[in-house]
Amino acid sequence: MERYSEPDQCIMHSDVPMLSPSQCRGSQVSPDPPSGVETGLSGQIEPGSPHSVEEGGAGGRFHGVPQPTFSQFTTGPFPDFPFLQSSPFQFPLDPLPRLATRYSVGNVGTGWTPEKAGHYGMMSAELCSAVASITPDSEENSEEKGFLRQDLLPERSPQGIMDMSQPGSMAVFLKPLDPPGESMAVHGATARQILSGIDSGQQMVQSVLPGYMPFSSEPPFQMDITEFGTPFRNVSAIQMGKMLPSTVPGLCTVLPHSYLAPPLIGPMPTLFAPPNSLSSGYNFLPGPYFSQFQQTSCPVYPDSQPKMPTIRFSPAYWDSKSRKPCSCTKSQCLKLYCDCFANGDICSNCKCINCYNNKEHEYERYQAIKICLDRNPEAFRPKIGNGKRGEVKGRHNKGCNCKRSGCLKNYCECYEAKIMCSSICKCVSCRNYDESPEPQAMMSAHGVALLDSSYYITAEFQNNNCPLVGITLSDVETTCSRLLAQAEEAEREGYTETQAEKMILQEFGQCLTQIVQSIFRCGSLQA
DNA sequence: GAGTTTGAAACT
DNA sequence: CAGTTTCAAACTC
Ligand SMILES: [Zn+2]
Ligand SMILES: [Zn+2]
Ligand SMILES: [Zn+2]
Ligand SMILES: [Zn+2]
Ligand SMILES: [Zn+2]
Ligand SMILES: [Zn+2]
Repeated sequence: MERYSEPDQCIMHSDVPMLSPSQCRGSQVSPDPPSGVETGLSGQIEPGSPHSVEEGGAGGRFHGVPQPTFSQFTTGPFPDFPFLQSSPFQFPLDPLPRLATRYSVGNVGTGWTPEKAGHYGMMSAELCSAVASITPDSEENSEEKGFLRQDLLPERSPQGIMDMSQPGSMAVFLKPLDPPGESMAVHGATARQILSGIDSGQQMVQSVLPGYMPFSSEPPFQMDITEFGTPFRNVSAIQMGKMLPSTVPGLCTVLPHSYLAPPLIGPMPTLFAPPNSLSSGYNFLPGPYFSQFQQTSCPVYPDSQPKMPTIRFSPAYWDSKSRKPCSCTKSQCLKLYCDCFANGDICSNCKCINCYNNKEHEYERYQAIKICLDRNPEAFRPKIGNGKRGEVKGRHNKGCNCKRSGCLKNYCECYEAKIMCSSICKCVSCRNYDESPEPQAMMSAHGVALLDSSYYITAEFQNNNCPLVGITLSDVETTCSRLLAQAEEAEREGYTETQAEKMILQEFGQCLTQIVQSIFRCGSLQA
């Protein structure tokens, strides 16, 4: 915080270092990376990069992320972008932030406060496209969703901080802030985009417009996000993205976003604008951002090219302590192994080595994001379902695959997110289930009673004619593999045959229950 | 803090 | 896809 005490120091112009032309030329990820740059990221980029912005001095000025640039349009240095048809900006407030909870527990004392998190996100046309493809929620009214259109905002903040030569060309999307309580509740959650969908209580979310509210004496506007689904956990973040006109015709630049900064307090980042040259073509918003955009539309920019705006964020936006630092040593913080990257954050105050997840490596970062998205379009979406787009609210979207932790340690993403394992988890010997005292509750995570206790059938099963249709080949395969895993574990541990049988039968019971529950779930959905 | 364990992510 | 390796965090001591 200290370092951001001076607002004036946070002014950021478009003086971001630009990448060399060679760096800007290739857009395709794999082929032809800029010299010296490893696009595939499979190797290591040479070390020695500044660890980042975060450390003090002027460098510390921005926590902001670097960002992306947007290109709207078909040309530009990054031809590989399949740009969407442009449309008016409609960036929604992300109702469901993707949370990254992984860190909370041990960090409570470290000053990391999820609720402070904030981030600015931007998205490129490509990202828009991807988002569009994965966000059915888009039909919702943008206003209801809290979409913000910069062009609907005053041309500049009361303080004149925003100097957008073309007001209409700028869009901002914000991320709601978690209520402090909620954020703090993250204890134990882990970080990687695990989004807890547990608490669905009403929450007020505060959103702040970049360069606007922060400076203003007005309080952030609040929006009830209950309808958005689950609040995320650790994120209180504000996500803002700005589209800035780029110097390249037809291209837009997105200003960085930065996450994890508490609104109104703390240091503030100086956002760095993407290098003009680069900015023009790509937008590498970190994944998470992705999840933010629930709309299919992408911003449209005027053909003109306004000068790079000078944007100043209030120090209040940033909090150097708001995020748990990573300690990556080999990934350059450009793979999903890095929680910062996975959460769409720029490393700041991290302990990583040879970090490329910073503004100095926009190009590499952008490439890395693209690679991740190519591999998995959902890579930056919350891992915990929010009840939309077919996801089950409060359930890990992919389920965990724990083998030895019993899903009772933070190694387990379900446990970390403070949710019970579900039928889609492929864990073995799972103990992450409701152990409430009532007999009925003495079920495994998958709804089956433990072997060493009486079998209790849940009410839902007792009262219904459990349909047996709906068992898929996948169910059978999963069951078989789980039983085999149990047998192997028993063998590995030197258990007696009786013990092994017990383990296997117990696992089988869980499998069956999961299947049945899954069927019920589907049934209820249909109903 | 060093060393081990763990399971997701990445790779083949 | 499945099997293996890599990775960084969680955990243990
Ligand atoms: Zn990292
Ligand atoms: Zn980091
Ligand atoms: Zn880093
Ligand atoms: Zn688990
Ligand atoms: Zn699980
Ligand atoms: Zn489990």
